[in-house]
Amino acid sequence: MKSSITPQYKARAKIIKAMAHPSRLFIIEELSKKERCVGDLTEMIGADASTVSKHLSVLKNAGLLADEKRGNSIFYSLRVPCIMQFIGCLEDVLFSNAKQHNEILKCCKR
Amino acid sequence: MKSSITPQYKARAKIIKAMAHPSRLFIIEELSKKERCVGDLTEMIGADASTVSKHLSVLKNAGLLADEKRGNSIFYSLRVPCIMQFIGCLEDVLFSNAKQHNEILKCCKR
DNA sequence: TGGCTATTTGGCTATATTACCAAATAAGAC
DNA sequence: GTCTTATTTGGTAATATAGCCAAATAGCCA
Repeated sequence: MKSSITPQYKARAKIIKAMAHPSRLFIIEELSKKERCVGDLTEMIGADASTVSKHLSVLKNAGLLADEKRGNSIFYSLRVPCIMQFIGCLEDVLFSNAKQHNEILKCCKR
Repeated sequence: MKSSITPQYKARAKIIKAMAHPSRLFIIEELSKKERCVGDLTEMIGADASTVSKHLSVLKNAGLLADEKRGNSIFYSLRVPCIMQFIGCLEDVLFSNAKQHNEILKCCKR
């Protein structure tokens, strides 16, 4: 790849990589509904708080989340709502994959 | 995370993970313009052909690409055009990150 | 101040990913 | 058939990621 255009793709990949984990996708979806503090998410996810904290920092580092300290807690929120449209596209992919898989199965069962 | 809902997030993460690499993003974008064979992409990317082949198989495995053998070559194409909308959203994120960064800089220079 | 609660950081191990090379495979061309 | 081209597979080393525990930090509350 021409090195002159690499940085752009690296920057995009960094954001996508930040999303590329089941727990982080869960967090994104949850935060698209309403803001949450680390404790909330930790309980929902059921992992160690330090693990969830690290997931949050990955997302924040990619520019996807905003955080705000209030009282004793830090509330995270989704900074980029357009991300959620993409989840819809993922579901299309999954559906289309399943359909294709079915067709193959049908064909093999003949 | 409730184990009952985990599979859905894992399935989504698999697709996103497949996209989460600079060369693979480049491939996706290139294939959104027109189908290409491995050799074309290898030349454009400038990596070993085996490396590019593996990238293609990751994307294909996730259900993002279709392939068709014609003559001596295998032509890959993008199976899921809605992916490209997402790239636009990524650019929004990057822009918004840059803006935020500028604001911080401005604030620090005061 | 001292004790809580919420969150982050550091250390560590296990696992996954990347990219290269060399070798295998597949299918045309002759 | 043999040669050639296109692509994939296997092996390997370097690097990155994930998750837990223990410890550090930050700020509220008596």
